[in-house]
Order: sequence, then C-alpha cells, then structure tokens
Amino acid sequence: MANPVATNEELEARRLAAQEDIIPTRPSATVHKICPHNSSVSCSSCRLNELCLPIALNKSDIHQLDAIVERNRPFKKGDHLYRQSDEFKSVYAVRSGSFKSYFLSDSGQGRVTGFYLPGEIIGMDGISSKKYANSTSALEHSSICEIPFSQLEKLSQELPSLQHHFFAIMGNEIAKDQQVHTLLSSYTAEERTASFLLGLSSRYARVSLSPSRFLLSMTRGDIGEYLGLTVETVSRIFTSLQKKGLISVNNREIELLDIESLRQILTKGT
Amino acid sequence: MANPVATNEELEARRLAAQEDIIPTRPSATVHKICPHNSSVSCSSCRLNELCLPIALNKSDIHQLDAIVERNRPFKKGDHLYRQSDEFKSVYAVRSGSFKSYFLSDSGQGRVTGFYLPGEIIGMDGISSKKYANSTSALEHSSICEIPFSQLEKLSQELPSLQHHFFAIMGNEIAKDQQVHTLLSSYTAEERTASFLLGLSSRYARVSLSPSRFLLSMTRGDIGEYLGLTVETVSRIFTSLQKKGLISVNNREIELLDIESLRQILTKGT
DNA sequence: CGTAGTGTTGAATTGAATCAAGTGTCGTGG
DNA sequence: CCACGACACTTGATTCAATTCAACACTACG
Repeated sequence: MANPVATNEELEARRLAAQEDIIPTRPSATVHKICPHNSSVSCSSCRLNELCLPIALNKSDIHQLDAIVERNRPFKKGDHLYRQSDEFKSVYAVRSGSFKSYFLSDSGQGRVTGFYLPGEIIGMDGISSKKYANSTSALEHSSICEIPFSQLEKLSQELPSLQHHFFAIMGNEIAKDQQVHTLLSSYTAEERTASFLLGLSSRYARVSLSPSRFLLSMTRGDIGEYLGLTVETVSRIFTSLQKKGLISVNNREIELLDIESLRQILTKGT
Repeated sequence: MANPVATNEELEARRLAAQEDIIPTRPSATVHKICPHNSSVSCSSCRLNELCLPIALNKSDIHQLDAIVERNRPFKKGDHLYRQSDEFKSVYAVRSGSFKSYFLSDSGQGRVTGFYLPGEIIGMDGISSKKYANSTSALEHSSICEIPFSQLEKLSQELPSLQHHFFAIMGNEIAKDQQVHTLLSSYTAEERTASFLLGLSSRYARVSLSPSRFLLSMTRGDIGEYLGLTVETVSRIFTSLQKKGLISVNNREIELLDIESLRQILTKGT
C-alpha cells in the first residue's frame, strides 16, 4: 500500500526479471521491461504452455497446434473480443492481461459472468448455438491467442491427447460454474467476497504471480455484478475485511494478509 | 387440479398412447401402460435418439455407440447414480424419470446444482478432475444409459460427428450454467421462480410432453436450494402466482395458465 | 485544472430469511 | 384397509442482510 499503482503486466514483468515475491518499493526504478504482449512467440516457447492448450501435447504435436493459432494484435482496455450473438468462430486463450465476460439481458442490465486470466480459455459458451452467449472485453491492455474452433476440432481428431485435454478444459469450466452456482445461491456477501479473493489468489499463483498480493483489474462494480452484490456492498466488505486485518486494500491494489482466516470464512458456514 | 396425482411416467405413457395434450380425468382407467424403463431398447430404437447423443450419428454409426452404452437397472427414488468425489468413470443419459445433482459443502449444507430430464446428459463435471464434483440421485423411479467416458473418447476419435456433438453438449451446459449465474445474481424470487417454471416447460416440450401441464418431481425444498431461496419463499411465490392467475398448483401438479405473462415477469426487468 | 468515472460511507428501506405454528400427504406396517 | 408417523407444504409474524438513496472523496486522464 506504500506502493504507487502498477499494472499487472508490470508486476508480472518484474517477477519474471527478479524471481522474487516481494514487490519492490520503487518499481519505476530500473526494471528491465519484458513485453508480455509480444505476438511473435510460438506455443512451444510461450511461457504459458504448461497451463494452456499445449499442456497435453508433445513437442512435435505442439507445432501443429501452433499452426492454427492466430496471435492477434494487443487489445486495449475496453476493446471487445466478441459481442453477444456474434457468430461463433473461435475460442481464445488469454496470453496476458485480463478479460471479463458479461451478459446483457433483454431489460438492458448486464451481469458479469466471468473473469479470465492468462492461460485461461474464453468463448466456449458459443460452441453449441454457434453464437456467443456473452460479450467479452479486455479489462486492461491484453493479448490473446485465437484458435479457430473448426480447426481445433479437426486437429483434435488427429491428436487424441488434444481432444482429451479440451474435453477436460470444458469439464473444468462446467465444474467451476456449478461451484459458482452454490456460491451465489447460499453464501453471504462476506463469504462470496472471500471466495472471490481466494479464487483470484490461486489463479494468480497458477501463472507464477504472487498469490497474496495483486492488482484488481476489474472495478468494484464488475466484482459486484459477478458476485450478485452492489458496488456499495463490495466496498463495505473490503473495508470490513481490512478492519479485521485479513486483507489490505488500497484502491486496486490488494494484499491478502491472512489467507487461513479468509478460508475459515467459507468453512465455518451455518 | 381436479386430477388425482399421476407420475410423470404415467403422463408420458398416456401421451404416447393417446397423442393428446389433455390429461384424462380418470387416468387409472384402461390406459395401456408402456414401460419407459425398459432396458432392452437400443440407441437406434430409443425414442429419445433425436435428442440424445445419437443425434448426430447416422444409422451405422449409432450401432457403434450402442455397443458401448450400458443400460443399467432402473433407479428407485433416492438412489444415487454417483456420489461426490467418487471416481469419474462415465457420463449418463437420462432415459426416463428425473434426477437432481447436489453439492455438499464442508459445512455440511447441500445445494442443488441441477435437475435432469430425459435426453439430458449427467456427470460432465467430473471429466477434468477425474472425480465427480456433485452427488446425483433419482427424484422418482427412473432409468439411465451409462456411457463409459474412456470409450466415448475413443469412439469420438473415430466418429468426427460424435466428437462435434459432444463438444456441443458440453458447450451448451456451459452456456446454460452462465444463464443461471445471471439468474442467481440479479433476479428476484418471483423472477427466478418464473424462469424455473418456463425452463421446465420447454424441457418437457422437448421430450414431447405437455409444456403447460406437468408434475414436479422435486420438492419445494429442492427448488429452493436450486434457486437460492428458502422453501417458504418458493411456496409463497407459487401461491402468489396462482392468485394472479398465471399458474395453477395442486401439490406437485402444476399448470402454466398464462405463459406470456410469465415471460413478461422476466423481461420487464429494472 | 476540471471533469467523468470510481470508490467510500451513512441512513433509510425492503425483500427474503427466519422463527413458529399449523395442515396436508404418502408410505408403512399392523 | 386404516392408523400412524414422517415428511412436505403453507401461512403468518418478525428480523435482518443487503439494497437503495444520497452525499461526498479520490484518481486518473485529457
């Protein structure tokens, strides 16, 4: 909290450069800036290749996947990957940055249905109806790998382990969504918030970022829409968790001070 | 509501026999009872084959699917298909009856995560972690087709259209779960209930049952757990919708009297 | 430097939960 | 076939968590 604000990419770059968990107090100093949006990287050299689609493929197979992946220009904050009811064409793997998906109902109000971090797959909701069910936009400067779905299907036909892995990715999405169902149907505002923070924490850990200290790329409003709460409630819960000493919040920068106690909020249930 | 209670299977059998929408006033009369739990039927002769996994397969391919499907003994009300953290082995297609999936949290309280009607697929939440994330039990006397997943994968490798269809089924589940997310995070009790009833209606229509009159195989408590409401609230909303003339409820038997107005509850939003 | 967007905090309100007390229904065993 | 007990459902009164309404502070950006 003594820190000036830094973007996730900067934090990420720093971490890669320094292999340390502690965020330097004067980050703007002389950190060598690695650009994580570099679009010329191949799947085999991508540092996410052990988390992303290539996870199940051997060296030679990866090149086949590589050949169908399109590495698009970087996305600016607010840019849309696709919009609700656009024709479904591709799924996307987040390379850097973050995205949110949201659903606009007939009555015009939107709700956030998901946040996506590096190594995660976006767009699977469009597979069955051939139209995307959500809109998805970048929360910060971000980059993406586009994987045309028809080609992914074709390649899955040739590479059993790719098929297996993609089934697993989709199954994981289903299991995750059902957990969220439980969360929304029975947890209190504090429990939802704690669960959200712990979820982000482990997802950051997965991409080798600090699990206890990170930047929220989404607004309080986004979080509220995702958790089924209002902005005000999210803000109040953050404040109250801070007063209890479980977290430390400073604007978008957040630190989980007592992960164990945060977990207990979820398990001490009714 | 002047009707004595009848099970869904009976309603189904009657409909098949009579091709009519109106439930006879004296059902116990002389309806020729077709047993929908007959386990000797093959995929190609199953009357659900245009809704279920075979949908995308031609005659000759169906026999290959047929060969890996295991048609289990019927399930009695309350019998479990599998339990949370059992080893994942198969996905299941509902042949007749209905099932509920529910998740037990550490604190012991369970929440219903889904209901499954004939032609729908159960168990995909276990694919990625190799353990089922839910327990699933029969809500009434029901029958099931078990599809060992490893064999389904193998066969998907040979039959591109099966792979395609299974991707679509999973994508559909994801899209559906995200709609539920929106429902739970922003709808009122009345909106959730209306949406639930309309959802059941169209799913019954899909299996050629009356979309406006059906039996609820789940308790008010199950509905409440699914929608994130209490039993009392569900009961009150049913009563209030009945007073408004939109539905008619008599115990587990329900009739949607004004589907258009029910839809309007959802769209008139904020 | 000003302004729009984002976040915080307080007070009042409310929708649904909880608590409580029933009635209705079904399956079982006598 | 009926009586019993367990479970399912309904309805009312009260409480409470989260929303709503309102005012203000902070930040970021042109």
